[in-house]
Amino acid sequence: MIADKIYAAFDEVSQRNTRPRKLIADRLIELARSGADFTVEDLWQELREAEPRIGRATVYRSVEKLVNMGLLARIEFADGTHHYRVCGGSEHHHHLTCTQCHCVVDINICLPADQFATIGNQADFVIEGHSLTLFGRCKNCRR
Amino acid sequence: MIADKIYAAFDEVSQRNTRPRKLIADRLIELARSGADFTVEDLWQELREAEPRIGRATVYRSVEKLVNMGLLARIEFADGTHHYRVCGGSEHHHHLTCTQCHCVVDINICLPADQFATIGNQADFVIEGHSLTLFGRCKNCRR
DNA sequence: ATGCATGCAAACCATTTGCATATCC
DNA sequence: GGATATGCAAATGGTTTGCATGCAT
Repeated sequence: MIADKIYAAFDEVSQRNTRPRKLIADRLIELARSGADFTVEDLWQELREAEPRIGRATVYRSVEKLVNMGLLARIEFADGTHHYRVCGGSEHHHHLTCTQCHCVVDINICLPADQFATIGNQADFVIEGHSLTLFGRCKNCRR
Repeated sequence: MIADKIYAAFDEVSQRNTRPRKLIADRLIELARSGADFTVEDLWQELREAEPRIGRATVYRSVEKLVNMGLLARIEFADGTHHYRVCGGSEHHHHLTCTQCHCVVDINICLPADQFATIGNQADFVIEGHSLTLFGRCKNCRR
């Protein structure tokens, strides 16, 4: 369950179970359910409704941790901006984004693992990860 | 020849053949030869040696145009930063970047075109482009 | 002469940082 | 009590914008 993963992630990176972190975790669980993507600013604004004293920096610090742990995906748009989305619960996948409305669709294509290995050998790199994003125009934006 | 493509690109987006653009084009041709990647700030600093009055905004405006025309590739690093590289002369390819020293290697793997088409149909998107970057550690950084 | 492109500097915006304080264990 | 996480506000860094001027056509 994604909720457990989020709680576990916070447990793993820190020693304190603070109120801001609970709020953040709970909000992310909702966002995971809806599948919505968001900016840090979005998230901060929403959290302020529950706790007006929560700091922007706190939200940034938490998002950074969760991205590093693979629970949140940073989704790059064609125009250079980006959003986040809770993706830690699902198996490996990538994203298709609309260049106009910025909506996001999960897609499950990827290169076969042995191709990554081959490239790594050729270039003498140890491959640690990759990023694949498709850009296009969604149905609505094209009508 | 890449030089012609760069000149042609400027001709296409603008009506004036100005000194700053000549300087930018010439510097990019050198960078294309060496295969070096760069930031806008790098490029600006280099251009200032030849013409101290050249403005930062001018460089940004030109880089943006050339990226849109596909002559410059924006290369994303794992840490969220990015560089540019002259890539318009070569055939379709992607990049492998070192998470430590930020060096870049051109790679020629990609998904087959029909997979993009299939995804487009499934999601009801018109696919316009894609971005694929591999992250890893190069030989030097791993020694 | 016309108006596009430039240079300059200020504005912007997302993100990061320093530090005193609150808070969790 | 002691240290970690927070909130706040200021600093940052890359990028964009407004506008008067310069320069190519």
